[in-house]
Formats: sequence, C-alpha cells, structure tokens
Amino acid sequence: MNESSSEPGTVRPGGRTARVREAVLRAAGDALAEDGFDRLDLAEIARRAEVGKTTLYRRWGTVPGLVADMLGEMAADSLPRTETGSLDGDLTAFARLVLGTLTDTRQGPLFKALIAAATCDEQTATALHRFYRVRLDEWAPCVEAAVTRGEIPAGTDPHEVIRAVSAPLYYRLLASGDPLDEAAADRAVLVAVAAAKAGVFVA
Amino acid sequence: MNESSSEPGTVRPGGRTARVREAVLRAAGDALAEDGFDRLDLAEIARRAEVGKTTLYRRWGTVPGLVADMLGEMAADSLPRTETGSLDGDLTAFARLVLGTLTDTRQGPLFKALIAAATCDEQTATALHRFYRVRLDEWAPCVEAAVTRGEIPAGTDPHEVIRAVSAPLYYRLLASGDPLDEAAADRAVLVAVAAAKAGVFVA
DNA sequence: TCGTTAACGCAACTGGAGTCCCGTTATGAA
DNA sequence: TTCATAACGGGACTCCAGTTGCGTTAACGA
Repeated sequence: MNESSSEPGTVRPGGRTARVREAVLRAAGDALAEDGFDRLDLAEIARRAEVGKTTLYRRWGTVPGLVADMLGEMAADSLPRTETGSLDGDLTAFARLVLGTLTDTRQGPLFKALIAAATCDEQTATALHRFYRVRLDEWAPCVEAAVTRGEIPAGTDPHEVIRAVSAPLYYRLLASGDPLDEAAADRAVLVAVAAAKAGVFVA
Repeated sequence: MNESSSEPGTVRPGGRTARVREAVLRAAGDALAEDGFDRLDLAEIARRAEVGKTTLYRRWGTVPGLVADMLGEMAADSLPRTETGSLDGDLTAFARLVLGTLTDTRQGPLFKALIAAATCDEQTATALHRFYRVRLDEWAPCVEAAVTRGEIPAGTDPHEVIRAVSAPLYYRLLASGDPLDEAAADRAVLVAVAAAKAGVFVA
C-alpha cells in the first residue's frame, strides 16, 4: 500500500535476503502441505525457517501473498518433457507426471492448498493461472509434433489437449474424491487422444 | 467431542430450531459467496441471520462444520434432468447446467468456497464427495439410455461419462483460469461423446 | 576498507475471533 | 394447560494472530 518506497527485497536481493527468502518459501511449502491452507499462521512458518515473524509480515504481508510468491518460484523451474515419438506415449508420460504430483505425500496436499488459496485471493489466483499457463506451454509441443506426424488433424489446439488430460485428475482431487490412480490417468489420455483424433480440438 | 449428550438440534428439531438453521445456512451461503472461505467469521454470519453467535458455535462449532451441513442440504434437493432423446443433447443440457452454476454470480464463488473448505477439512470433504456422488447418480440414467439406444457401447461406465463432462469446467474454474463459456461446455460434451463412442469408458 | 541504509530480529502491544456463564424463550410431552 | 428442559441470546472474558517501534546486522556502492 506504500507506493513511495519499493518492495522489501528488491534493492538488496543478494546474500541474507536471498537465504531468508529460500528458507521461508521452503518452510511455507512444508507447512502448507502438512497443515493445509487455513490452519496456517506465519509465526509457525517463521519458526520453521528460523526467521523473525516480523520479516514475514513485512515482506509478504499475508498468507496469500506468500503463496503467490511461492507459485512464481514453482513456475520458474520447468519440468522435463519426455519425447516418446507418439502422442499417446507423450500424453501418458504427462498424465503420469501429473498423477505422481497429485498423489505425492507432500505435493498433493500442497497443490490442494495452493488451489484453495487461489480461490480466496485474486493475486494468488493470477499466480496460479500463470503457473498452469507455463505448464501448458511446456507440454504443448508434443501435441504439435503429433500434428506434424499426421496423428491428429491440423489446427488442433495443443493447450486444449493438455487441459483435457489434466482436468479429470484435478476434478478427482478437488471435487469428486474418486480414486486417483493409474487407471484414471490412462483413461484421461485415451479420452484426450480419441477426441483429438475425432477433430474435437480443431479451432 | 461430548459423547454423553446428543448434538443440539436433534431432540427438538421443530419450530425455532428449524428457523434458526434455515436462516443460518442461507446467511452462510451468502457470506461464503461474497467473502470467500477464509474471510469468513461466524460472528458475521450470526449478524446476517439475526441469531446469537453463541448458537452458531454451539451447534456447528467451526466454519468447516457449518459448510459440511450446508453441503448436506444442497445434496438433498436434487436438480431436474432433461431428456432430449440423444446422448449429445442430454450431456449438453448437463454441461450448460454446470456452466450456469459455475458462472452464476452467487453460485460460482460459493462452489469455489465449498471446494476450498473441503481441501482444509476432512468432514467437509466427505460431504462434498457425497454431494457430487448424488449429482452423478442423478445424471447417470441419460448415459444408460444412450447405451440402450445403441449410441454407445454396452458396458460404458455412466459415471465416467458424466465426470468427463464436468471435469474440464471445474478445471477451468479452479486451476487454469481459462474462460468458462458455452464453447468450453460444448467442447467438453464433444470430448466425452467422442470418447464414449470410441469405447474408452467401457469397464 | 568504510559508511550508508536496506533488511532483519526482538519484544511489547492490540484487536477481534472464539469461549464461557448465566438468564430467557419456547418446544414437545403429559 | 402445565411443566421440564432443549435451545437460544447477551455480554464479559481469554488468547493469540497480526502490528508496531526500535535497536542490530550485513549488503553493496565508493
């Protein structure tokens, strides 16, 4: 709210400031994964990170602000994409990756918490959307390659295909509570491939 | 936690108690839709419902407890299913219904808040899953009818088809932030139908 | 190396969410 | 209608998340 001075951490971003930021973001991730979004207080994070809680309130202000920063960090480190030579193989690799993330003991609850945080705060929502945008851009090329190979029709929207694979897994995680297993992941891939070949994703 | 006495509202559920419950659930819905899950305090709901806040804490205990009760109520009133005579038509009606709910000024934010609450509390999560189970059961017959008509293969899992239609819409609402419009709803239907005809949902 | 000051840490403070006590209302059974 | 008591309401109290003030540390330019 104070527009006369710059945000803390921008003028002297090196050394101690960077160490504090790293420790806090890691501690926040742990705390989010363990306790969930609502049971979180910054004092707990400060203790874990061995940092004064004043620092947290001054630099990030609120829990959503901190979460938004975390998401920016997560979007920065891209994850490797496999190239198997077929759309089915590539999408299966992607689906397994998403499945692994969402069922991971630490990352699953973390993603739940991140999404919960995004529903409560506009800034966090923007950061979350940017994160998924990056993920989609990262994996879109495997769909484009399938178009080049002639597996699926020209003009197919790559983002739509990737979304179609992700969506059922997130739906199970967040809404329906149905089991998140390899069968679900593989079925999501089959659905997306069948639809793509039928030309449903052609713009 | 007090197992020696029954829950409040179970011995004298009529008259005043019922009025209080109704007023509180409505006020809670309004507050959730307007303020979101985290900015909620029971005192605010008590003011809206013109009820003492002591009553809220005594009957529901916490915000998640109240939300879980709300979800039970929402699952109770089923929503009408249209019969158009074709799988495509029925699923489009369903997709439009979901779309309408999620983009509604009041219900959209409410659902976001409900899902956020479910990620934070096990009791709420159970209530949410039950809610979607009811929804799925309600719409499954239109898939079974399509099997009977021979539109899609025998053995198709009805729930999977309905889930396939819902998932992309919820994914947009909660995760990616992509636009929630009729194009998205219609595409979700096309995807589900194409996959169903290809036999992807056969158990 | 030195000086300026950004950024941090400690501890005292504050406001409001959640609890508790006790008197009041009105439900449901006799 | 009467009575016992389930359920509600008001208000005081507690406790801790979040704030503030001020002294300390260390980043970075000269």
